[in-house]
This record gives sequence, C-alpha cells and structure tokens, in this order.
Amino acid sequence: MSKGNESAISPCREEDFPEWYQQVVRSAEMAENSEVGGCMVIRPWGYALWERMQGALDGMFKATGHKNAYFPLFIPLSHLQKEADHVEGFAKECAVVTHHRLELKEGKLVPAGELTEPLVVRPTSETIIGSTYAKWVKSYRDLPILLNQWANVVRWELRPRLFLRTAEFLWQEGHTAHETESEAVEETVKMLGVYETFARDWLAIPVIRGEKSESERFPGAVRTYCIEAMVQDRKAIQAGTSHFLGQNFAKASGIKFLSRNNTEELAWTTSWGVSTRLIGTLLMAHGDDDGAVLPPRIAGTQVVIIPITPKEETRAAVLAKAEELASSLRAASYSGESLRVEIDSRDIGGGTKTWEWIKKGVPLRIEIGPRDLESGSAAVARRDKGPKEKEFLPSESLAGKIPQLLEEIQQGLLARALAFRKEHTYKIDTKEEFYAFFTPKNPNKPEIHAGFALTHWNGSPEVEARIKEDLKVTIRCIPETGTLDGEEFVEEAGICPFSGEASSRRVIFGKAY
RNA sequence: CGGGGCGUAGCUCAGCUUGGUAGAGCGCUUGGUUUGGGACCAAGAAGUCGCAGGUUCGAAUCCUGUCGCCCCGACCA
Repeated sequence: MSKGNESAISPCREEDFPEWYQQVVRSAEMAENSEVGGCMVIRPWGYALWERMQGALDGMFKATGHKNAYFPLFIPLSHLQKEADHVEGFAKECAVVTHHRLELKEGKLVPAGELTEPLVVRPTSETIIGSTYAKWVKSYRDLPILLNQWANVVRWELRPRLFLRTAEFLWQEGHTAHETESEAVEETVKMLGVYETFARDWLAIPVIRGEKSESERFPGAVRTYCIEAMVQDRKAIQAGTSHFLGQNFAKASGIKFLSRNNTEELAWTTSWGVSTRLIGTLLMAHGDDDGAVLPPRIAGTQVVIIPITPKEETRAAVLAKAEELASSLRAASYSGESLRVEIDSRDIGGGTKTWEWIKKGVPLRIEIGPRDLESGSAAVARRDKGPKEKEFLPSESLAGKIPQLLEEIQQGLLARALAFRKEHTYKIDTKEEFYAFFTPKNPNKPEIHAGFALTHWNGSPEVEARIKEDLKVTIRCIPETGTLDGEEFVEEAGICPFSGEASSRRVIFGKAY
C-alpha cells in the first residue's frame, strides 16, 4: 500500500490533459514513440483495438455493398499534380521517394539509381485510385464502383502525438464512383451514417454529424461531411469524414463513361475514411485518472480473470477453477460474439497485476481465490467504477451475468459521454460572450477548454478566419438538422453576432485537435 | 518551419555554476520472507553522460558545431 489513494495516472486530467493522455497511452501499453521521428509503434493492446475497429467497420462496409481492394503505396508525382486544390492541400506534407537503390560508398550506404519521376508516398489515394477507375470505367454499366482499402498513409507531420497525429498512420479509405450526382451524394451521406453508428454503438462516443465549412473542407472536395466528437478537455476531434468530390477528381483523372443517352459524361466520386486516430479519441473520451477505460464492444479483452494464489497448496485448485470459469464465460456471448476472456496467471504481485489491467482499461476484472472456491463465488470489479469496488457473485451465475454487466458498462459510457457533451455545449448569441467563453486563462499552458458553442454565422470565410486568428477557434461543423442526439436541432434564423448579418442556422464552434 | 526547454542505467531524474574519471529512486536478475491487493529483506547485472570537434595534465561539467526529443505557434485524420 505504498501509493495510498493516488490515481494511477499522474498528472491527472485536470492538471495537464495532454500529458495525462501520453501517460495513459504509455501505461496502457497501447503505443510508444519509435526511433523514426513522428512514427509510432502500436503495441498489441493498442493494435487489438484497431483490429476490433476494422472488424466492425469492415462488416458495415460489406453490408452496404462495398468490397476491399488494394492500391499502391507510391503515387507518381504527376498524378498528384492533376487536381489543383488537392496539390495545395497535401504538397507540404508529402514524403517523396527519389531513388530505388543503395550503394556502398566508403563503407556507407548512399542512395543511388535516381528515379526519372519521383514517387510520392500516399498521403491519401484519390489520385492513384482515380486513374485506375478511369481505366475500368467505359460505360454507365460499369458504375457504380464501390471499393474500400485498408492501408497506411504518410503525412509528414511536424508535431506528432501518439494516435492523434503521426507521420504514418493506419486508416481505411473508401472510394466510389457513380453515374449521377444524387447517387454520389447519397453514398457520401450513407457512409457518414455508418461512421456515426459505429462511433455511437461500438465506441460509445456520441458524435455530431455535419458539414465542414469551406475553409475546413478536404482539398479537392465539393462538400466534406464529418462526425465531430467532444473529448474530456472539451476540445473537438474529427472522428471521421466523408467527401462528396463532385466531378473534380473524375475530371483530373479522366473517369469518363458513355451515358444512357450515348453522351460522354464524367463520373461522380466520393471518398471517406477513419483512422487510428479513433483510438486516441476513444482514450480521451472515456479515460479517467486511473488510465484507459474501454467500451466492452471494442475492447480486445472484455474480462480478465485474476487468480489469487496466496498459498502454494491451493494454487493448482484456484488455477483450475479459473480455467473452468474462463471456459464457461467463453461459451457465453455478448453483442453476438463470444466473450473475450483472458486469465492472467503471471507470477507477479496481485496488486501490481490488478493495476496493470485497470490502466489498460479492461471492462471487467474477476478475482478468484481460495476462499472463493469454498464459498463458490468470485469478486467482480467494473472498470467504470472505483478501483476498490468489487462485488462477490456466485461463480455459477457469472456466465449469465457478465454479458449483462458488459452491456451496462457499454451503455453507461455512452450516457456519460453524452451528458458530458451536453453539459459543455452552449448557445451563445453575442460576440462578447463568445470571446469570453473561448479566451483561455493561461494561453501558454495546456488546459481544459470551454466546450462547444452553438452560434449563428453569416457563412463568410472572413468571419471564420478572424475568429480563428483571435481565439484559435474554428467551425467544427454545420450540424445536420434534427441530428444533435437527444435534442432537436432545427434551422432557425438569427443574427450572426460577428457581422451583424442574417444567419440561417447555428453552427458548432470549438477548439480542435 | 519560427519561439522556448531538455538529452546522464530500461524509466524518472540528481550531479554541471566552482573540471579530478558515475549517483539515487523505480524497474530488472537471483535467493529468501510474504500474499484478498500497486509487498519486504539481501545480493547482483546494467551507463564510452545524444554525437563530433575544441580547450585542458585531466571534460558529464567549459567552448563550437550537429542530431534527437518535449512544449508553444503555423498545418492536419
């Protein structure tokens, strides 16, 4: 008992949120910085989350008619050049391959064999996929093309943060091509809906669906839609995006087809993606001062059984009981899948072991010791409760009870996150209030931010730019009507407090990751 | 890429101002005592002090350069 009632993570969220976050990632053994600047090593416990996300999303993509494919990591420089806005958006952060061979010179390896055309390591794949689609599409009968790829991408970030912003990250990018504009728009919105459902039902993160303002739009897109989440420092984080690309990339890549009227038309394309950033979002949304808190549906392991073996003579019996319990739990299911159960029989101190699992965020811990064998019970501790709280339940009933507890945790986390966001979202109608709301008390130190402001806006990029300049606050999204969970959100006419001009609706302002 | 800070054992850091040849805590290994909760005792392994020059009889310490990391800003999923 050397640590008393201290929390496992120091500093705590209130003291220094960014540092708290780094400590959570590290102590949960999710990821660490690698020797390559800006890149991370995703450790098994973190990668398990990604695998879960992939599994769930991939099923949803398939269910909406998509298939997976894979396109090259390297993109010819000339391809990237074809779409003007796209170039401007990504040029600053591209890794470029200029050589294809190494030679030994005076004991040192030096690049040799210069490429005639440099290759860009994909920051996103619109251009390479577009040029491929151009070859595949001849007739309206070849459309739609509905593909997704799971891949890594590279954006040369100057200020990396584990999961949230790294030079290389993992994601999925869906790329579709359609015959008509309305079909492409429908696809864009449909996939946004998939992301929203996934965030809510799997990650227990409520998100706001909406459209990005022009200045926040994806380079080359006609319209960018997004889901925005609020994390515990009350900043906004974009958790997923879906782009209606219009005919911009079709024009740049030459995706042309003969229409039903025998005229040559440009296809309408979309793209949409989520990345390993979701892991960071998850940690910041649900974590507490003892570390990660994982929603059961996404956790790699849902239940860890910790055998308590104080005496050598009872050890074998306890371990046997733990195995038996694990088997009975694995036979049970939650949310349509077998329970994911792990036994931690490592020979280390019991307290240390327990705290490791707390920091990793496992939803349920079951401790079983010699006394429990006699009484036929087991101690069950929930990660969403205090670290010392545990309930003794008959071990016979556990297989029936655990799925119910997992569901309670899953729903509880969502409810908590939703309540948190509501508590920190305000309708603000004057410029003075708005500036007061977003003016930090200490600009040089990371701090808990104010939250979201629902404020009228005249639609002008100048107003937006001014606010960004003054407060580092941006429009996170123009929310869809009727979709602000729990509460009705409708278009209402009003006055933009920054310009005094008319506004047709409120938009979400916030500080962003 | 601009401003600030820091590089000493696996981790967190002390030592540097006033040069004299390497320290602590945690972790790790082994043995023992423990055990319903981040245990204790003992022994042990582990660092060319980021790197390269320079000054000096002598550099973790002073000087120059360089690389890397962290924080703030710009940018972004």
